[in-house]
Amino acid sequence: MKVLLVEDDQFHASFLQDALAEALPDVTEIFHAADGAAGEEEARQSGIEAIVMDLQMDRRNGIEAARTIWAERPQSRILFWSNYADEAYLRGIAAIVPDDSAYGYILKTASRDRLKLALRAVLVEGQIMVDREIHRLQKRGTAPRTRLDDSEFAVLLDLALGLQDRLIAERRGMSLRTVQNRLLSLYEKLEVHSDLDERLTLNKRVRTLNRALATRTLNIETLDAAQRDLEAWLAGRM
Amino acid sequence: MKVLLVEDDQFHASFLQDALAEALPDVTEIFHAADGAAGEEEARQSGIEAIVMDLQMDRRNGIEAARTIWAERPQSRILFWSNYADEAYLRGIAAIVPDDSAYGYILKTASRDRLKLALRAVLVEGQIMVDREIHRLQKRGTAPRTRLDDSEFAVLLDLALGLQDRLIAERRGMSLRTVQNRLLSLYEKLEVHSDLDERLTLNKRVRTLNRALATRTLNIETLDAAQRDLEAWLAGRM
DNA sequence: AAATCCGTTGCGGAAACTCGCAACAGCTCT
DNA sequence: AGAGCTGTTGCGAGTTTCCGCAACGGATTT
Repeated sequence: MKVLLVEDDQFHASFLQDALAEALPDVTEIFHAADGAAGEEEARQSGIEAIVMDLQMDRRNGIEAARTIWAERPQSRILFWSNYADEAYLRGIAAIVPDDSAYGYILKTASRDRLKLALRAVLVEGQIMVDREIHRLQKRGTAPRTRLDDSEFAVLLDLALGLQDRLIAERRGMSLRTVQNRLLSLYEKLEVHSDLDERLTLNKRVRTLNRALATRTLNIETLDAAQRDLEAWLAGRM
Repeated sequence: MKVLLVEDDQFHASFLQDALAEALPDVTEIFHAADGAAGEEEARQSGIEAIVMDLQMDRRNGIEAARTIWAERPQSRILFWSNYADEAYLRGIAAIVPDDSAYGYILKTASRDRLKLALRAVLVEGQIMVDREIHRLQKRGTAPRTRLDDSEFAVLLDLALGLQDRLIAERRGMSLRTVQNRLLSLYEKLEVHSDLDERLTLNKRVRTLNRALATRTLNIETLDAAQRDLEAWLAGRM
């Protein structure tokens, strides 16, 4: 069995390599890549189907790499291994995981035993395994009141990029007023006016981005990726 | 000699401990804290004057911890050890370092040898040592055209928190129009209109925050800290 | 001392944003 | 079928933001 590790932090990579050798004795070869682009290349080259993937990497992040890997070989098993329990990552993964492929999401703060368990479950057994810590995010207190639906999230991304209402409407195929309604519910759900002093009037748009970052609904890599999507859309528009 | 390590990532901490023992044989005791608050406490308790400090930590980040430590014992020697070369961190450190105390800033991607060198230089010799990689930031291409001055940076922080022009003016003691002038130069320096399609009209405020994050002029921890400052100011205002 | 430069400030208009009100369409429940 | 709910859309008013124009004051140069 061949396994690919995609991880840019040297310490984490060697720890991982260690745990992997310990947990999966039948691993014959361990490949290593230090960023998403190299990871894609390696997976393609060596025909690898079991991958441990860091999410936060410079040149190309784990989600983008996973997307192309899954596009080429949907049966690949990928265990995501990340520092943060960011909702942004979860949404990104949920959007790209093929129907019947195995994947997992585990935090770097998890114990060595938990990591080894996840390695076996996902890479060998082909199960789906999500760290409880992370799963908690998905339904924030069962209250759908604060949970963003997909169209709200899409508008949030566009807002975060700095698009104006009119352009968001065009891009997402909504009317101007509908976009504004989405914004209103974003303001509500992200508690844009109530989190600081009640009497303060803020710039709601900026505050929304600020709150989305603070609550880990968005993170900088997501913004980066969203910007690339936007550029592609812009290129196709004219 | 006693040294305190403040570092929340277990792998990094043990690597650091290793390198430290190797580089500084006359270290008698190594203390360890997993976040800024614990670090402050430990430094106070044990009367420590040589510290290696991670910047990005959950409960209380390295800069805040360093501020209180330096406030209590200005001669403390602190080597900051961070994943990222973010301008935000540099500004934070520059703002709090006492006149004649030793400090350093080195990246986690630096080689073991470089780390050991920095440990000796800062903690033992009391030198000031900044990773070249980081120093490059400080004067982005010698062109002060893109460099933000302090008052621009202050306005950027307020903008990022979502404050309106009027309130920024009040907080920073400027007229409304002056605040707007600062904003204009921020838009200019962060290339708010030219980085995407030239013809696109964007929401400049949001785009400014987006660009500041993308260029690592700001990061999420900085926003967090700025928010706490703001709350303190608000409390004192009424 | 005069000329020049640069940052600050006020004024005013165009554009964008927030949001209440109301009409409307599709749906679910009885 | 009718009542009620929910999401979409248009209109319009009040704010906020962006920014050109111009006046002013202090500092520097000639």
